[in-house]
Amino acid sequence: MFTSSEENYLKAIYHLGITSNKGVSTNAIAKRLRTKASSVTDMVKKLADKNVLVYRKYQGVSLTKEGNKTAANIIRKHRLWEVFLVEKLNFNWDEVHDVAEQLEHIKSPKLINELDALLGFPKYDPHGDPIPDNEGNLDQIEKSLLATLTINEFGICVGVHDSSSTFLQFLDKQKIALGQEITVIEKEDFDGSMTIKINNKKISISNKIANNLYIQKVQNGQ
Amino acid sequence: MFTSSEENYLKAIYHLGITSNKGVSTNAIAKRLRTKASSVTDMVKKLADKNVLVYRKYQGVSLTKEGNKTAANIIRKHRLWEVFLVEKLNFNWDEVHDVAEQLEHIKSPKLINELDALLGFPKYDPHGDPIPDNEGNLDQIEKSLLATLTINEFGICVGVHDSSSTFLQFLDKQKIALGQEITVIEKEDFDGSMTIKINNKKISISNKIANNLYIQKVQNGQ
DNA sequence: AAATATTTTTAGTCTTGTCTAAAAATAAAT
DNA sequence: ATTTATTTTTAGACAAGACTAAAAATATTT
Ligand SMILES: [Mn+2]
Ligand SMILES: [Mn+2]
Ligand SMILES: [Mn+2]
Ligand SMILES: [Mn+2]
Repeated sequence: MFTSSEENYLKAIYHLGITSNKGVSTNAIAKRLRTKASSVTDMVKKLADKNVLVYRKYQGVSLTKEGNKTAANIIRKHRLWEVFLVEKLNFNWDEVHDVAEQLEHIKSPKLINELDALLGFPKYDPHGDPIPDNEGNLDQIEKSLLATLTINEFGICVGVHDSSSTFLQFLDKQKIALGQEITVIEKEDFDGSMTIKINNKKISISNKIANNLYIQKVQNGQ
Repeated sequence: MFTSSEENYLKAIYHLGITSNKGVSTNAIAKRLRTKASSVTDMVKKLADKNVLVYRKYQGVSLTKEGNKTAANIIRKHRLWEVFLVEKLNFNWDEVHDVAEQLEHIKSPKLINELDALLGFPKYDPHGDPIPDNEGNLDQIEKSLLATLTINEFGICVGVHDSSSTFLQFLDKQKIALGQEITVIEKEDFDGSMTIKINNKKISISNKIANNLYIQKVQNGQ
């Protein structure tokens, strides 16, 4: 079907296409895949021939319906494997990404369906990212960056924006994990840092941290 | 470290080297990997440069200590994944090989060690083949081809020589599985077929079948 | 031992995916 | 509206891994 390299391009374009409604630029793809723009142009032509994306010279690319589904399926595999590594193989959430990058390219529909079942059909991966279903649909929950909350607002920590291992290890050190309740106590105008209550303790976090934590606001406020 | 292609060559040479004490021939490798002799020559030179095998023109190749260990490690991964697929993901023993061929190339020491633990440190794969330990050692049990047993000899079915899906599916149909006791009732000189007792039933099997089933003879005969 | 057959190697080509350097198109600045 | 800067594409090259066809070495027959 598709080579690992082709799959990586599709995945990159999928992720970059979520934000922008315009075509995804050659340079953006090159940057994300740590490759050169010229390589991207070559590959993009090949993928256009395979009808998974449309490409207009100098105008960037966008995935077709089929390309979108293919990309979502790779992401589905990536995230399911991440759940497996954490839930079954005692990996920490900062250790899973690189291995999942390899496992996502394994070809076997039965494998991934059975894995899904073994894990109890999880809806989110260890970083709080939604797992697409077999059709490529994923349910988007209402979540906000912690930095956007105002004083006294609170909610559940449901995801990370940056999932680099340095950030995740930092969160481990601060005992911040998904599922925990976070309340905004104070916000500093000067540097955007805030004091939050978590685990019944007050801690201070920088603006950069607050901009990388997703919170699901609690509706029926107490 | 090694590419998937290099790993497949090492594995092939390992398997072919077990029987012969001489160098493994270019043609034998080509046949096993369904490639051409000229391709083998190229690759074999590259692997010799990497010190995993010794190559003398026209004399075939043999693995070095390091090559042997590398090959055994790939086989360890292959067989552990096969156990995983059968034990955890409801695969039948005739469905696992092709997926394991892909999974064996995933690079992550932690992954394979944790998988080993999850499975309870199995010693044999679903086809009765031994799983090498981390050092590449594997315990060889005493086993004989069913065809070599004489009348009234009996033992436990512990492995298959041919693990093609057609053969495995045939065994399923005949309700022959690993772990079952088999007793030789009768042998026909004419075609080498035999009548055996299994599951308290007598069935007749051809010489070809008997030459592909491994039996561990029971010592303390009853 | 010479002739024939088989195996193995060499030489040259191809595809995939990458790269650099230069040319062309588009965007931003004056 | 030009000029300048940035982005994108083209052209040409390279490494990995495979292939075909031909040459060379080894094995087998006669
Ligand atoms: Mn990931
Ligand atoms: Mn993730
Ligand atoms: Mn196998
Ligand atoms: Mn096996």
